[in-house]
Amino acid sequence: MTETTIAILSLARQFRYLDALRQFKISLLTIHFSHLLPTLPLLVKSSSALFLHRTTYQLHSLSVKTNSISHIHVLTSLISAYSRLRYPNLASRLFLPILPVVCYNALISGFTLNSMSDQSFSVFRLLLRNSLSFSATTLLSLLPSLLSLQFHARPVHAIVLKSGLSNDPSVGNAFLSMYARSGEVSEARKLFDEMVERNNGDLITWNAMISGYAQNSMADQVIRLYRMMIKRDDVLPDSVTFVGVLSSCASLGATDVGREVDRRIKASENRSPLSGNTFVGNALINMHARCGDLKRAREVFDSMTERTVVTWTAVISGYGMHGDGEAAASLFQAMLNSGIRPDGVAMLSVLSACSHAGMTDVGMRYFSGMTETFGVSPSVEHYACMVDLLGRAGLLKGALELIQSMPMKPDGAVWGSLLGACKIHRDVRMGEAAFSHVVELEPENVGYYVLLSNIYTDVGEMEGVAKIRRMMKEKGLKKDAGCSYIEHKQKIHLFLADDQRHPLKKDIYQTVRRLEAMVEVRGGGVGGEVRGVHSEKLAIGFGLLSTEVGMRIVVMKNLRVCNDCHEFIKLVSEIIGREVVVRDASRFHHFRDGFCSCKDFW
DNA sequence: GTCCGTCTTG
Repeated sequence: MTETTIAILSLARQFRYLDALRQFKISLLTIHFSHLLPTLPLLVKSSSALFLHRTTYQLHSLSVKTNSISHIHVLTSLISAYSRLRYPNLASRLFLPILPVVCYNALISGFTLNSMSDQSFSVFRLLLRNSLSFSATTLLSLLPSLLSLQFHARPVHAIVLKSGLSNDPSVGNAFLSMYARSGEVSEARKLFDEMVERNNGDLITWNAMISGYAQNSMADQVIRLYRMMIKRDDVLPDSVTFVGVLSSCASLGATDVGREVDRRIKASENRSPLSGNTFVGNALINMHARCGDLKRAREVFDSMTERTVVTWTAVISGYGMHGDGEAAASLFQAMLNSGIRPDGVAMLSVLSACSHAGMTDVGMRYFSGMTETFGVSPSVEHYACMVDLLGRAGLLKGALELIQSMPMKPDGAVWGSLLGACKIHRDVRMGEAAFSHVVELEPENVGYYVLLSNIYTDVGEMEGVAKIRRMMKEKGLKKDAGCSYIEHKQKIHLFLADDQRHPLKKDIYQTVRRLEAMVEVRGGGVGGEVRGVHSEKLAIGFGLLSTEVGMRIVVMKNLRVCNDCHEFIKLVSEIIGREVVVRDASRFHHFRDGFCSCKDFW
């Protein structure tokens, strides 16, 4: 091998693909091609990694002309290259069944990469039929396809166990995530425990399990596993871990854990540049915003050096859910100015911000310009959001007309938005119409029954309430239990309505009663004995007992706050002179000095 | 030569 050959190979191995290609081109002028032949596979890899179509073709035809294509390594690299360039059919034309397993692997991976799961599986069957034995690489390339073909992980896993390949951690990890992705979380956990036990697991094993839980909405398990992880000294969390943990903190509203992660990320600055990681930054923004700390979310946003559309979306929806539509809209504008095009999710975040802030005209303008100005065609979700926006503003007829004009079939969320608007504006007849659609599309969704029932209650049509109750009974549906919780010293204190289980129960009820008495003096309603004590009141009572004077109290709630409690908390915020923040199912309410940031509009 | 196992936004 010449010095030049070695130089080219080493450049490519250091991922300096462009340098490798340039070096090759220059060398061709002085050195005979035959000396450079050993560099062909890595050159092909370099050109395809850089998505240089023409260069890849040229290398291909050079291989043909010089008869190098008969070299298996060259052929393998070309199969892989065409797959990467999204020409799986060209790749498969180069393939022959007599080739060695690596070529099968390249093709299997090529089809997987191009979402051609059937073809990927066929090549694997061909491999078995030709009595070739597969490798770990084969499995890693094949499993994603099997998953999308809805194969069960277990039988495949059983076969692989016999092959001995499952001792390879990456194969174990692949199966672990296959179990998790197909919803078999406990199987995934079993495999995880075995791997950790056999000392066969690594950082990726932990990450796969953490994100497996996250994908299955098991946020509490994510936090538990993370706590286990940081106690160990054989594994250190990285950016992927933090992203998974942070998204769970966000959905739970686990502020303390989230802040601990934030500190850890900041502290890690010297070891590895975690704070410069865009994924981590995005996750942090989302976590802080959804835990109620918009200020810190903004600080993270401001500190970021690279901002993707996801970054902007996270901060825009942050302001949106806290009711600051102006800020959301101006950030959206800033995003456009910075040259980033919105995608469907970004549009949704700004539309929803407008909706929550009552910025009807602005929202309508964004919506009508979606296709032309922003290049995003409205999906059913955007329509649902617009129905919400029009409906909240009291334009119920306009909302209905929008639904009737939709180019696609309205789904449950669309009719549900209309139903929600009918609740705000107490429109029984249109509410019934919306309900009749939604009950057909999502007969199991309890929330909609409750909404209509509440409309009946609000206007005093008690026979309607009874009718809904009968319907629910017939279908065996039960109201979701409302619960509220508050985090204190890394522990979640959760309350149901009339909850009697908390150790501080006596003090909590006493506090709530005292607040109710003070509210009544000011002419406020307290819901009272008939309805019992809603969970948010208990959480606020606990918050008052457990936090320092003057600190704000942050409560998370699974359902929407009811009217009575909303009025109650407004007055409480005035009485105690503290800010009370409630995150309910749809947004944040900041109660201060007798007012709520939602302007009674939620 | 083949490789992919983990990652954020509504």
